[in-house]
Amino acid sequence: MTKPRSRRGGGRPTIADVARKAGVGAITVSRALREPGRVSEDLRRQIQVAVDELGYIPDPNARALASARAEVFGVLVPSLTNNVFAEVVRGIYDSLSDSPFRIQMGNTHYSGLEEERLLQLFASQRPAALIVAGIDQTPQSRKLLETAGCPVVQVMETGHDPVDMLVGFSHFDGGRAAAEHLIEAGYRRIGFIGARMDPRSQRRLAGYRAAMEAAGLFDPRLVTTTPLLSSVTLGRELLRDALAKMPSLDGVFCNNDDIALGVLFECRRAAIAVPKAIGIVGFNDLDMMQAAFPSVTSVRTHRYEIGRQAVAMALAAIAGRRPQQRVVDLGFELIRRESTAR
Amino acid sequence: MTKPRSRRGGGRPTIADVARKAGVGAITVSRALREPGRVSEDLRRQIQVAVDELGYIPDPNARALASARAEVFGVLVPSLTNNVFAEVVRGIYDSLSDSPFRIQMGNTHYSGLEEERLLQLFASQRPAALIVAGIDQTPQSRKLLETAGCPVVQVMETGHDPVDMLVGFSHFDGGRAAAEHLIEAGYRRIGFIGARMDPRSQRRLAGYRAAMEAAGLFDPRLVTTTPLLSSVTLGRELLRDALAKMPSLDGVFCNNDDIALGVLFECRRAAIAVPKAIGIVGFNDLDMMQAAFPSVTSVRTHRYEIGRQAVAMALAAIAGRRPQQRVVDLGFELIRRESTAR
DNA sequence: ACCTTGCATGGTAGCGCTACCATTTTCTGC
DNA sequence: GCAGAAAATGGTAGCGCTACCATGCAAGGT
Repeated sequence: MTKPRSRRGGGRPTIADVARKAGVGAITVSRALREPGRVSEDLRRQIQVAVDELGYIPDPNARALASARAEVFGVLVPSLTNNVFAEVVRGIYDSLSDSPFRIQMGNTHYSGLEEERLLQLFASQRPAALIVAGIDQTPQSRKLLETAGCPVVQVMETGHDPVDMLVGFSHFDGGRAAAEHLIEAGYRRIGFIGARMDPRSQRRLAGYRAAMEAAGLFDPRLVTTTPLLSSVTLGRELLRDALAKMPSLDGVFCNNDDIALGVLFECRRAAIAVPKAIGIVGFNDLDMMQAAFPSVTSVRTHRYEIGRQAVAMALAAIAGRRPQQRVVDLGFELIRRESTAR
Repeated sequence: MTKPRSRRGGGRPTIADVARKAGVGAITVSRALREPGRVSEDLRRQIQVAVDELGYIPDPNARALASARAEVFGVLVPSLTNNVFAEVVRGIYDSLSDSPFRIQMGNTHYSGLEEERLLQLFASQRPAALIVAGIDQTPQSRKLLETAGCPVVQVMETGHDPVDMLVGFSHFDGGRAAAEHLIEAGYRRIGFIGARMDPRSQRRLAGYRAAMEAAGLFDPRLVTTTPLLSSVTLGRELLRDALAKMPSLDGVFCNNDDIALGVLFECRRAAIAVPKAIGIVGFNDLDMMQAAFPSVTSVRTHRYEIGRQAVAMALAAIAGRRPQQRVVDLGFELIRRESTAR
């Protein structure tokens, strides 16, 4: 004789309560909320009143179970603290904040294995869409993405063979542009300094190398890398290493802006004149590059925009309007500043 | 006559499939997965084999629906890109990566209203725990937290009146320690420079003011703030403003390290000697403070540790072992560096 | 007048899982 | 050896929602 609801549910209003209050069937309430066009003006208003009065919020779990589709975007990035991905994630959150979609984020720690594990976990929840960083998934991961049964957007790169959709830019071209700029500015012994050489960093290095070889300037001893996570402090150390190996170094293309800032500080500390004795180019163009003294040339990337665009494409695909172009190249921009103004 | 499952589910194995394969009841499979201790060694092994062979992954939505409790941690922070919160969030993710708990994150954009909205949304999903930044929730939000029916951990502050549990440190004390350090180092016209004056920044300012007043050095013209979001570039501008207002300024306590870095760059650009003419102290002690030239004194905070501790306390509470102390003060550490070594 | 078409609405039957209550088996204690 | 307790296992009935298939009724075609 006890009311069934009191047993478990905790007394929150359900769709049945709303239906009773509005004097309609539960299914009509469900429709009024999801496809208002299919319910008559009158009932729609009645239902809205009942929803407001009861403070009804649909249970996303019940929804997901009944419809075999969760209103969740799965987002997979290699790092949460790296400003680059944080910006992408911010773009994703901002774009989804007014939608019914929730976000489930995963941190792969730059590990392919971890990516596989998380992808499997995410896919098992039938997400509405998946957004993953990079195009270098393991074959296993790629298969998971292909069979996920939802729109998939790879981000942060460009290429010709996406799983589904792809938004980003060419790291190779970015690296090449940076190196070419240094060459044009008159630098000759131009080093590459990079930490945590993930696939994107490798491509930037390849772009740098292409430019250097084209100019007949490449020398393997100009390249200084480490698998360690990048940091400003590490930038200082790597410049010291690079100079030890190659004292005649007169320019550096840094894998990212943290490294570039470290290189700048090390130059100041060692009384090496920038841009006179050494030119510096960073990557990503964080705010601090512009504020630095001297200000630092960097390759500006559109991270926030990548996040927004990825969501826009996914939403379009969910709505059945797959974008005409599956690959969007948002490009980059070389911002010339004092650090290379010789 | 069609198999029911083929209609909707998409063919993924369910608990019933596992049960059939292992020759046991569905409920036993459920128990074997959640409370292995209550199932005999034999069956447990049989079930494990069936799970592995079928590649069975429990459906979290069905679980949440049936148990009226989602395995989700709700996490609410004011910003995703601010390194400070990113570190806390990283601590939370790392601590939960091996647990069955998922994370649902919300970005309040420093808005109380947005916080209320997200809290309502989160609470409606019956999360296993809630972690929220700060202690300055609106009365509405506080009530939501109190009635959420799950462990709640407020983070990034300390105090005597948490909703439930609290992990962080005293911003007031941090601000006071910074100011006292500058006073001891011999600086007298010590300014406060701060952007986006959220409650935590306000408390740091209050700590600074207390120290300055105790030394008879406080002057309201020493305080320069703006509601804008903080950035390195903004640090430069704020120092210019501060100097225009008070040319005799000989020290600054910066609300955070981004501002401090901007102040440092502006000093270099304006040929103001650091630490000789002006002493600089930052807040948070990001990696770059140590690498800077001159290196910058800063108040080190334990952000990652706060995230880990918050999760540890929440997990203990979920397991029914509420921690003896509901408020954990992880403190801070003043790191003395060149920027105040007069 | 009849039948067809389309729209608005509702009833029923699950989605995959777990809470609750049996039921069976095994283990005590005397 | 047996009553009683404890442990192991299973059956049933939902959790709150939506897919699917009616049903009823007005509009249009012949």
